[in-house]
Amino acid sequence: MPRTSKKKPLYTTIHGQLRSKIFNGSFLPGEMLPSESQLCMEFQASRETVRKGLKELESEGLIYSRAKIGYFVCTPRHSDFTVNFTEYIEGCTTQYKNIHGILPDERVQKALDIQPNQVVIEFEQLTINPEGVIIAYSKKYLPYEKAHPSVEGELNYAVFPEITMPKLDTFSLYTSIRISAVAADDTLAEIMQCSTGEPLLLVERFFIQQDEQLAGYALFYVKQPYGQLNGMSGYRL
Amino acid sequence: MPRTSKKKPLYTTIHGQLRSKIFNGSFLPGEMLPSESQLCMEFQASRETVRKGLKELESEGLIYSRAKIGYFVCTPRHSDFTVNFTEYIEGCTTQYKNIHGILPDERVQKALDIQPNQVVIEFEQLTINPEGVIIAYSKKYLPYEKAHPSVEGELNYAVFPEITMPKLDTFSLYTSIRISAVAADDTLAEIMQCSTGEPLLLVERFFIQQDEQLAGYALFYVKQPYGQLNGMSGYRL
DNA sequence: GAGTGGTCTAGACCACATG
DNA sequence: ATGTGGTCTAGACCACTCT
Repeated sequence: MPRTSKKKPLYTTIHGQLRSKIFNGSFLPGEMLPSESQLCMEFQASRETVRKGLKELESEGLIYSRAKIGYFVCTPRHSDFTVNFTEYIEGCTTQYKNIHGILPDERVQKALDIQPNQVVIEFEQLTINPEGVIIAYSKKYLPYEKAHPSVEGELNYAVFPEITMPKLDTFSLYTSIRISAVAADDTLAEIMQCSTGEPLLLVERFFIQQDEQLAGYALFYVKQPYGQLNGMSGYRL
Repeated sequence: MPRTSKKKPLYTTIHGQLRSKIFNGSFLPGEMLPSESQLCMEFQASRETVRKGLKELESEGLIYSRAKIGYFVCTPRHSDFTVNFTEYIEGCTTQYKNIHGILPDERVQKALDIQPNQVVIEFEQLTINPEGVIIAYSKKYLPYEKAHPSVEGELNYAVFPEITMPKLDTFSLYTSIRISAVAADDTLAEIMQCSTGEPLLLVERFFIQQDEQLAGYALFYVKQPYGQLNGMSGYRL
């Protein structure tokens, strides 16, 4: 009998009980689950209902199915993490420093896969905490020739979430990220008002259109311990 | 007509066509999709088949449903990234440096939520590239009292994937991660044979049991540009 | 009251695995 | 030949929302 006996769907109890058996080790990774028809009898349910419960486990990544053979428990991966990154940092404000067209340096050429003579627009931005201390510095580059208005809405939203409405959003691009550590060089130290050699977390993002064209490149330097990245892997009960 | 006309299931074409309409902007984020019954007519399919196609979109994160109202297109998040992290670095070897019981310093006390007098086991490890250069240094801490063999298999696998068989794996824990940049202090510089102040990427991991008990803590310092972290966000066609 | 999504059933046919 | 999962149908009842 369910707890408050509201009206728990059958397939969720099937899903839940199998899930428990996976978590408590009754079914070990790699093992096969009982067949659909066995589960039908066990739970006194129709086949589609049983399949619905199994489908849940499958989309959770707990099991997979091999057609005409059976269902198997997955081996959990502890190496894939979900990490959240935004330029917004709790309690801080942002300030535009500069917006202008430039010729790309080598790094930007490579990131956007463009020629040295192709103009790009550079956006510079500072993040400042309540005490007025500069915490982060960002540079963003967009190829100039891009005037596709369809892409622009999305890109602006991705690059400048603050000033764009979510409604304009589309699925026209995805983002690749690279995280590394750097020491502030003289230029960075002057801009960010820190000492040369200070360790900074560098987050680079590549904005990629669905046709694989590179639509933008962003660098985000952040002082420590601000802007640390956090994430999760595995399954939680 | 499908391409090679093998035998494409109906629900995948429903899924695919709706997916295309989302990606090409025919359905914008926040908008409502046609009702199930409308889709039944449009695709000449039964309701469960239509629902199956919609379910796929839902588990992809492209749509969500509000009961008794309709299906809506999600607003894509460009701030959640999937990042892969392993201690293994292409072409490098690992070397155990030290394994012994110690009393935890403050950082480890906080990470494992234990008392200063509770012994922990410390594992030290070096990663060395083919040229013999030290690239990374890791420290791992396990509370000593833990002798639960059930947990140990999983933990050992998570902490020492090299020396444990996947079959022993269970779902008894998940991992939290924190990424930051640090400068090598004198101690680190000596261990890693680098100069004091050199920027290092620091990856901390917390191994957490399903009952929220902390089962392990790992620090991974890696020289740049080795061990950069890469990830993705958004949807790819 | 009409329309919606959520759940569930009892069939059916298929193609393929394994013995 | 039997059992398996994969697909699909045509119903059904429910609880809710909208107008």
